[in-house]
Amino acid sequence: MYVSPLLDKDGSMYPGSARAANTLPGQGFVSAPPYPEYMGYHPVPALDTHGQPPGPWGSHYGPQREDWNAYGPGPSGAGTAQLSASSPAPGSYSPAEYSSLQPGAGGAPPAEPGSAQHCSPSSHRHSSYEWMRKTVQANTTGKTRTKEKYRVVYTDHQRLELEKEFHCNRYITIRRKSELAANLGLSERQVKIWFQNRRAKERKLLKKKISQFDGSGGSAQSDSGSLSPTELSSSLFPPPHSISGLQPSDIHQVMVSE
DNA sequence: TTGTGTTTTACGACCTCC
DNA sequence: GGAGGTCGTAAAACACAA
Repeated sequence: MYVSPLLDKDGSMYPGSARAANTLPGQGFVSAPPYPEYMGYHPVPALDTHGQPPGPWGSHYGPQREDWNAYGPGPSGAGTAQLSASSPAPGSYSPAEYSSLQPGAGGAPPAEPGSAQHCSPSSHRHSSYEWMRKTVQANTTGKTRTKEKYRVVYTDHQRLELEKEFHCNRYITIRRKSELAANLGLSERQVKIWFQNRRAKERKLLKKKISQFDGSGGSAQSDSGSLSPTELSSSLFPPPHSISGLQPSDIHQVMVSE
């Protein structure tokens, strides 16, 4: 029997059906409530550019991930009426944009804090909409387990917005989390966990790349020295509280004080 | 159709910080 | 003690080859 205690804490957990989010009020969601302090919150020391764009973090990920294609505007018939409905238009990722984050891509991506335009330029290119198709199919039921609400499959819109947010900032602030949760019809806990999982995914990919790199060249660890993939990963993505004395509570206080 | 591998949600354990 | 972090893992959802 799985009854999440969240049901007590977070009323929005398993909000009826996540599918309902297809018509979320969050359509008007603009991923650009610029919080100066919010975007200044960069977990990676090297990326703590003090107000500068968070772009560089992408440089650690090598070539843009294939799946970023999926965040493009999608083909006219992406089959997702929901997408067109939600039309997170200004928030589409594209390899072009993503590649701008890559080393050698020259100009740092001006992922202006909180700016939807910057975080998700409307350049587009589309080749793979795998996950869209996936979710579209999955969206028909809403819950994945008939008896117990083991897990839901997030809608395209939900994932898109979460990805956008993640793209802007790998660590979400309390306030932003609340907003996202409200806009996407998710609980704050879900948003938090999504970010945790997303970071884990990123680390996993990074490790994979590193191991591949090590396997193929070996001399690839010029900067990382003798760091193991795990160590390197940790150094690249330290938890927020390890960053130059900046504590989550600091962020919280800033948020609250506003 | 089925078996298998991967991805996606969600949680628990444990840690750090205040 | 509470909040949020990582890590490891469970299990559903999905893709794909045989």
